[in-house]
Order: sequence, then C-alpha cells, then structure tokens
Amino acid sequence: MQPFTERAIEIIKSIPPGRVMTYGQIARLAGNPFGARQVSWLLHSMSRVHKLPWHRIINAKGEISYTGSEQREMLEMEGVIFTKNGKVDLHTYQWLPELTRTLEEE
DNA sequence: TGAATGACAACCC
DNA sequence: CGGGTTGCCATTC
Repeated sequence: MQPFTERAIEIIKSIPPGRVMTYGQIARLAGNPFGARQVSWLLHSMSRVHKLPWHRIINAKGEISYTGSEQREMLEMEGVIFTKNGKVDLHTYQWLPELTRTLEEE
C-alpha cells in the first residue's frame, strides 16, 4: 500500500458530516497533485472494505460524479444544500483539513 | 509489455 | 457556461 493511499484514506475519514472535498484536493493533500483519478479509483475500490464517507467526495465542479447512487440524498441528509443546478456550493461546504478548527467553528 | 479505462482537473474555444 | 482536448497516475485486460 502506498503512502498516498493511506493518507488519502485518513483524509477521507477525517471529513466531517455536512462537508465535502474534491478529488484533486484530496490528491494534493495525500501527496499526489495529479492523483485525482487515483482518488476515485481508491474510493470505489476501498469503500468496500473500509467505511469511507465516499459520498462526501465530489468533483471540482461541486457536482456529483457517480449519478446512479444515492450520494446526493446522503449529502442532503447531512445538511448539504444543493443548488437548482444539482451542484454544491464548494465555497461553503468544501472541507479544508489544513485550516479546520478555526474557520469551521460554526 | 502495450493499450485501454477511470466516481478527475485544468485549459481552450 | 458548455463541450471538447490534453495531462497525470495507478489498475486492469
């Protein structure tokens, strides 16, 4: 298992409810600036054994990629509001592990 | 071993 | 803003 994978998993697991992250964001934090695709691969591959909040991972456009799942509903259930375009306001809901506690304290 | 694929991203038109 | 193209990386056939 590569460090990238482990770190990515750690990051994903650290995403609190009602928050989302983009593939690229995770990839960079995990050490692979261009590993956005590996994150997606990682997700549907590892989510089987690991209990990862895969539904909190969306693309850079703030939209759901894997339509055909209940991802959207799951997020809405956690308090994420979708625009009429079916997108998420990243500026509001994107999770930033770097800053954390300071900003997100309500 | 080489080619194709993927729950993406950035860029260009 | 939408659609098409290119780039990057790891996995699978």
